[in-house]
Amino acid sequence: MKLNKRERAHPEVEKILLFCIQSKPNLKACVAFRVSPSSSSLIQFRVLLRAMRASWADLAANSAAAAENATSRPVYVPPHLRNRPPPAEAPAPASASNAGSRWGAPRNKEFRGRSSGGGSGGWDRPEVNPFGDEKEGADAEEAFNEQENTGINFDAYEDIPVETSGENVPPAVNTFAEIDLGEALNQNIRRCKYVRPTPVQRHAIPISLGGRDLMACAQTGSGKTAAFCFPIISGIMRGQPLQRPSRGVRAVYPLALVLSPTRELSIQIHEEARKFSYQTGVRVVVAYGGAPINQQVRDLERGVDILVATPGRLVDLLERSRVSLQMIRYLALDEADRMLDMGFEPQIRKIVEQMDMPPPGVRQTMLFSATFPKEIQRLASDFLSNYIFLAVGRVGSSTDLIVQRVEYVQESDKRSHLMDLLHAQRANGVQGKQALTLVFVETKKGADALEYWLCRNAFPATTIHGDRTQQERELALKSFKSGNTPILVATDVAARGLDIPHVAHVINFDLPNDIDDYVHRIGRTGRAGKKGLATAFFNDSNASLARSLADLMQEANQEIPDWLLRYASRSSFSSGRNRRSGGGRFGGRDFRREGSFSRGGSDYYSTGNNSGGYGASSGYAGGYGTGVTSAWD
DNA sequence: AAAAAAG
Repeated sequence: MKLNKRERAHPEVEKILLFCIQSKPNLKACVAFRVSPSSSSLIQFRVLLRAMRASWADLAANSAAAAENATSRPVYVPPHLRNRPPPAEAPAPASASNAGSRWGAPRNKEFRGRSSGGGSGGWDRPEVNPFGDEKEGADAEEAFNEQENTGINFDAYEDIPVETSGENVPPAVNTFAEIDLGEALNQNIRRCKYVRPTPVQRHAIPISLGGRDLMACAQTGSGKTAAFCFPIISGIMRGQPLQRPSRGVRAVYPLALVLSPTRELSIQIHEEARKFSYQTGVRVVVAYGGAPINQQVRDLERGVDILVATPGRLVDLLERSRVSLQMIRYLALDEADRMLDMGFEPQIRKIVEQMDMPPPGVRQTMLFSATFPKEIQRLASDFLSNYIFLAVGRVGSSTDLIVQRVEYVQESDKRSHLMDLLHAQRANGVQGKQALTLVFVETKKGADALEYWLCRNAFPATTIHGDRTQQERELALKSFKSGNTPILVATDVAARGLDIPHVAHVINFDLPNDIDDYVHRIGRTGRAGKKGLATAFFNDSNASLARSLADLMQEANQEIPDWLLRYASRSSFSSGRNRRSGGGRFGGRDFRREGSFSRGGSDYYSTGNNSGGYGASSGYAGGYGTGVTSAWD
């Protein structure tokens, strides 16, 4: 079937595709055309109806159901007590000895398919199983997705050094069984096929369960999302019943807020968190820009415990008084260094400091990232109270799994060079599918142009960047993940956090200006303990990155071309902001441990974040030379 | 100088 229409996103095309979905249940894909943004020619592409069918059916069901019951919940009921018959007397307190477990995890029977008639809580419909246990007809695509997808390669995470600082750091655990997360959550952990906690989870979860604030640096792809989700979900389940404020009738009162820098990352965190909270009664809602706000408001009104959001949309919701942060007990910033850099900091300050969120010390705050420059650590300490700093990683650890290559390529040769790489990559295909290749470029225009050029040269490519509609962005990501379009051209919107299985190759077609961005970009491959390849095109315009790139590669035991070392030594005098200072033997360093000589000591300690305790560390800062880089500071 | 995040 061919759709000779102009644009995929055009409403008329939407209608036609929707018609196909509804009238041809067995139709899996169709071909459509759209006009290239950079020329007037038509680009042919396949539309995966199967994927769209699922999401649209969901959408339709949601809006229909939301319309029919828009009831609001008057009283807070702790999640583990929801969906039970109305109790004759007050439920037993958590400490009561009821059959060994104080969790009272609901049994499946009374849980599934129960439409809340008289319950005080109220789920409007059965919870969708996010694990998709009941499969309806596996096809080739699912086989591709499931292949090798047996969870995380935990062996890759043994013996990774860890640095913690702060007062009274709780000891790490070695198994999930040691942690009292509750039966429902444990079951979800099993469903996720997580056998053992990753290092960051081993350390971060006890710290968070202990009620402590946390600043955590851990390699890309090492399980940070679960590290902050588990304690939040567990803590909410454990929580005492609270009366939520009733003034401001329209507002909802989430108990936890998770912020992330891009919409797709928020979507991903939401999907993860929904898996972890399945059948725990903890409700997770996501809110982000570029999508209709009304649907998100309806989702919120159906009840929210954990709100995952991007900053802009959240500010919008706060200003409309649809959301109040008054009841926030947990605040998590993913990619925290990004969230606190120049572009985002004012918005984050507004959300965290100038709305009605409880202050540090009252709420619990967790910051996670793979990179944490010291300037950002200083900013971040405003949001924290007596926090523990955690760095997980060993020299070259995450990057051990990633083979890094740098090639000298003139600007004008980049395309033909890329084509060589892609041809080589074709041979590495799995089951007739080309291995996934993620190509980073510097600009949105450049992304469109490269996508067009690749398509014209018979490479199935798509692109994701901020000038595309949200629908196009999500479709591009979906098409890439499914292997249908095995080449994705991306700006930095895709640099952080996105977990895309089977990315075999990250190509830095244009290198970023900041080495931290490079770390995050290449971290899209080599995830969950699997190997990956990263290739960078370097030329004169990247000279300012040479030093930090060479240092990073050296730390990761990578082969460094001589010409790059020459660039590095040439640029060594330019004290660019790219140079990492004071790296350590491994991992990031707590900025509080940097010798107080450099900035008049009391600066740090006056915030009340810590009361001494670092006296013994004064010799530490001097022990490590300048210019030693680390992927995790 | 660019990207991202509200519409």
